[in-house]
Amino acid sequence: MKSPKHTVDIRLQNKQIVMRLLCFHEPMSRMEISQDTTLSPGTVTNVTGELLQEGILAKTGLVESVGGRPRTLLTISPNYGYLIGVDLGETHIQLELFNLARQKLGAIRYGIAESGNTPDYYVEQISSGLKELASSTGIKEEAILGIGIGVPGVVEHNGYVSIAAPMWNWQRVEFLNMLEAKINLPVYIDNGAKAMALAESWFGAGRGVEDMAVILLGTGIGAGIITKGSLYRGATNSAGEWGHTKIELNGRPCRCGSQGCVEAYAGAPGIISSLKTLSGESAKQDEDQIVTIKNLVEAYRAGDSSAVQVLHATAHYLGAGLANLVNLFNPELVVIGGWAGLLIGEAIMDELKKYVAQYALAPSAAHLKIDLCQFGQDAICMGAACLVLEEFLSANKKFMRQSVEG
Amino acid sequence: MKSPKHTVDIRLQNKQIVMRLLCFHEPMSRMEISQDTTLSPGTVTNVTGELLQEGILAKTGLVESVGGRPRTLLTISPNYGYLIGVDLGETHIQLELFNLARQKLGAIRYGIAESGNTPDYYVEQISSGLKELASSTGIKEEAILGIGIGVPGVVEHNGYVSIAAPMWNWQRVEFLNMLEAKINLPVYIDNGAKAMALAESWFGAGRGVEDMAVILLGTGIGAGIITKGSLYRGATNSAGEWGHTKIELNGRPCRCGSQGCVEAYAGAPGIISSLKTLSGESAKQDEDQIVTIKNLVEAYRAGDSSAVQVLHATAHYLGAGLANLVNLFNPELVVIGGWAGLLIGEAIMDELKKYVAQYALAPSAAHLKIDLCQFGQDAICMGAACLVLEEFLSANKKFMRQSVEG
DNA sequence: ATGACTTATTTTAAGATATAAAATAAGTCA
DNA sequence: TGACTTATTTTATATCTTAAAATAAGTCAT
Repeated sequence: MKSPKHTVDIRLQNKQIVMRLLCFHEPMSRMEISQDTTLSPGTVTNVTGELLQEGILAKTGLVESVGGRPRTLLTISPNYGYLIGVDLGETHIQLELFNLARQKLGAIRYGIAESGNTPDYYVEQISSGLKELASSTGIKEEAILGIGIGVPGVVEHNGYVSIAAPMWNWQRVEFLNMLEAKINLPVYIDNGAKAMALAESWFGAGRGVEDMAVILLGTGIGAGIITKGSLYRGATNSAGEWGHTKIELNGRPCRCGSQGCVEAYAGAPGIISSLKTLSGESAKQDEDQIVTIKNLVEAYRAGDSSAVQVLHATAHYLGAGLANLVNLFNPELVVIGGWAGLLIGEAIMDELKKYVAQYALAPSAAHLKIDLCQFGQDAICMGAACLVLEEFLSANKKFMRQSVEG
Repeated sequence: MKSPKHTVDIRLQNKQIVMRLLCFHEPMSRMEISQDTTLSPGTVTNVTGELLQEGILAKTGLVESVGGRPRTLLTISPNYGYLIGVDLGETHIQLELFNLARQKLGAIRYGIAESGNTPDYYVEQISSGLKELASSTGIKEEAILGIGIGVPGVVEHNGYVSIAAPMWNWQRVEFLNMLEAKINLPVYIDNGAKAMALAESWFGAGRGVEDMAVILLGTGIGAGIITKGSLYRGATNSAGEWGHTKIELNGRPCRCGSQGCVEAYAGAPGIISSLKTLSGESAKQDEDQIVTIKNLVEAYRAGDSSAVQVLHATAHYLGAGLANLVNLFNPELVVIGGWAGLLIGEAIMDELKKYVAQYALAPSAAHLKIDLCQFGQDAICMGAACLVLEEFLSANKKFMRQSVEG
């Protein structure tokens, strides 16, 4: 709903306001809701009354009285509906099922054969995973509010997906349409970093922060940017492509075809390449990136000078790239995530902060906080589920009275 | 007004909706307003009726009938109130007075003695300029809705201004308070590039564009970024500091103290420095930048190879920096302005577009347009006046019925 | 237990707004 | 001049919010 112009719109909007408040501050009594929303107590009674009758809210207990009628606590009914979040990775698919209290009720993970990266294959995997998840948790498909999918690429607004990862090469695939044809549920797709940013800003390291960025360090580098409390998408939903911002005009070649991108230096292959260059080894193509990075961090902790040098250099590149983002967006908080980010995050944090402070302008750098993400492995699934949740919270139809009597 | 919760809020909001529509699409009939806003004809009658009675709207004519009652055209009364926009530059102050139809009714320009850059001096100049402007145009101060000021520095939300330009060195000056103590009008201050971006997006090269960036090329380099139709400010109003994003990790020293900033290469002194380096001359400190750039563009047009080389290099640096901005913000349009931008814009446009397309990712680069700004000299004053206009359009108090009878 | 007091929630009465439909206004055109 | 067309205003009805009054459901001292 854009702007209420009608008296009925007010009721709808007030229901939304109450739902959003409860979603982030459960449980609350009617009085507390009234105070936080500036809605009068009578209105809160009316609004929550409808929501209770519809089964969207539930009473969950009383607050012990301090000399008066005790407050009744209200929450969103955890089982009013369920959310499915899918993390479509370069090497795996993970599906997770949550209730409205964001409790994980089930999960499935598939590895992916290197040859199977066609859209049809993924549609099939997601669709069958969905059924499996529903039956294993005993949840009826009708109770699922929708399915959100985070993908490692660019998603246009009409659901066209482009993924440039090696072995993939999807170009404007009509993925949303394909999924909707196969799956009888509302489907939402977005870039994985964007989804993760949503999860971290709503329920993770950035609870309550209005302007923040979530940085995803993995094989590739991405970012999700939250402005004014909601996901920043730009004109065609491809905002936040931080991994391919340039910090060296004639720098290292990047897999995107350009040179000097942040990703070329601070993506896992970039870090490994720095390491090999320093030690004179040639990079082994098939070596396990995760193991290599883990070993690097261990060596760093042990004081190994090459490891220190490489991680400092990585912090330097990241700091310069992050300073550009900070100068442009002026966020209050930057959250570091992604598997590589989780591994190296603590080790590089001090250096990273130092370089950001050095390269970013003082007014933006002064109040900036940098933290690590809170949802490790589950961040993208969680974020994908948040795409559904976001829709649920603004889904006026859900809050409309379908049949009124008396 | 954040979210209407009350029936009276609806009326206020609908007044705002109508005002904004008229501000950008004058003149319109009630029927057209009804269609564009989805408000019913009866409501439009009520809303415009109040606005007409308050003198905010006026009838300006009829549309010739095509076989029915002719439409009455409505506009915002141009003389309901006036706006003052101030361009506080590094070397001048310019004040302009506009009516609500954005017609310039008067202007004053002061040069600035190099020694006079104290806050007190500027407060004095603005305050006396204001009086002069009012008396020379014959407009009463009570009719002035407010005064907007664009400054070449960072403005925090509480009105603390920091300007790092040579000769200035303002650090968190309480400029807003100082002005408000002296001037008996609503005062709004913001960064000049931000103000200019507002003007270009509302009434200039970006009319109707929701996501865009305005790039200011002058002695310094700044940017104003419009997202979802309004100015993007970030957490502490210092977003958009594009001039100090880095494109070379160990690049040219910049006056900000860092290295490799876009400004160091493509600000006027940076361009001139490129030119001197190429020709082997040492840069003369006191040479007039404007003249030098003008000569450079003339030489370029005449096919001078050094000039071509320098402007191509400038386009290269700008293109790389702009690609970073485009990757992060995914705007629909980039507008080039500022005095240097106006001079070199046409000459470098093709090369600039080429480099942006080369460095930015395809999904963001594909739909991007790059244009020149439309308000040359007046852009910052115009934008500063838009700060007042923005406030006017969302000033509920103005639209409240002060005294209702019958 | 009882009455006084306290706090939470619901009910009620009044005021405001929007819309749809009907009425009116102000033209064109043959 | 009358039929027709389109714009705007008026009217009747349904909602909504709030403030204030009424109820509900406790605590606490006696």
